[in-house]
Amino acid sequence: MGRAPCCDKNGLKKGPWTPEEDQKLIDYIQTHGYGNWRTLPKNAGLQRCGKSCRLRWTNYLRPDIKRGRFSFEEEEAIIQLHSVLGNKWSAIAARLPGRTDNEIKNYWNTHIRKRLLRMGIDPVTHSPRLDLLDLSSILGCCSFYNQSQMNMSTRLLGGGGGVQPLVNPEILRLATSIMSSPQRENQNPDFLFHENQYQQPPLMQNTNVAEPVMNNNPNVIIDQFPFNGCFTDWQNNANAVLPYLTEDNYVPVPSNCYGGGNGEPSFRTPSSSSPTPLNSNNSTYINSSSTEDESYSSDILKFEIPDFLDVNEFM
DNA sequence: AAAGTCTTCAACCGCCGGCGA
DNA sequence: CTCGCCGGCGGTTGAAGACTT
Repeated sequence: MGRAPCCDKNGLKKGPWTPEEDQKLIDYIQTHGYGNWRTLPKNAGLQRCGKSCRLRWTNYLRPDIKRGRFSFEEEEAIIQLHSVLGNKWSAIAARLPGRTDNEIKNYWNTHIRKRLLRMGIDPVTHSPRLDLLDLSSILGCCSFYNQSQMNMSTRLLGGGGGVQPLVNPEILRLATSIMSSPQRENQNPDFLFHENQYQQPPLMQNTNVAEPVMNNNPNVIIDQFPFNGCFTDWQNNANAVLPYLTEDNYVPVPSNCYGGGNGEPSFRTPSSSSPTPLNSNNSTYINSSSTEDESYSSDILKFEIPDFLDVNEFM
């Protein structure tokens, strides 16, 4: 038996809502609540189907909706949650207070997805599209890692001995969160947040030495991408603290991801180090899109590659 | 200035699962 | 157990504005 339509479409209005319709819906819900969406439009004097009313309310009129641009933290959360949850927009939205699934879905499709594609990352699998771009080649990970006795992570992150970071930690964080996605099917995404609701993970205090992210996983997998293991670690570990931006935009990195030289954690902070300026003269500056909103320029796609890592052939 | 193209996002569509009769 | 209703979800559409030629 065929399903009955959600409502009798005859005589019901479709398309954009007028301010008058919005006000009717708001007034009705504020007075009566929204018990039955099917009967609500009739009771509220609206020539709309219940579905349309529910959508309008949940996606636009709800008082707790946060309008405006997505913050960097929100974008970060979306990317990480998407790597775990896939296109479960409602589940992602549940962890981003004030944002609707529709809004997140739109933002993903119009902004994040395109950025990932431009970066040579498959937005579905969150894996590098090696047919287009070999990220490990750009980073010089494998060969360089093998040739030197030095921990590549240390060098890239500038984690020890006053070595300058070679790559902005932002891009490393994005890449590693993406690279760590294959386990996502078997993971409970709730490890990311407390009490099944999005909470911004605690910011690291602006101290010289921060608590390292817990590492109880003895089976750290390190494959082609040398940071893969340490970041899958925090994803696999229910006790792990989600790496997050510090106030100075540097990411606390687990100590096992780089050697401090003496095995001690040595998180970077502005007070303890001098990160290379983004506009350093002797580096190649990449900004993937000049058409993105300039007022909100995510550092995710802004990073510098030192000259000795010649990437011009990829540009 | 006009036409064509691209981008954005609100809204719609159809399907699915839960629930009660 | 089956059926129908309802709310919710993810994919898609298309109007409007922005941008390019």
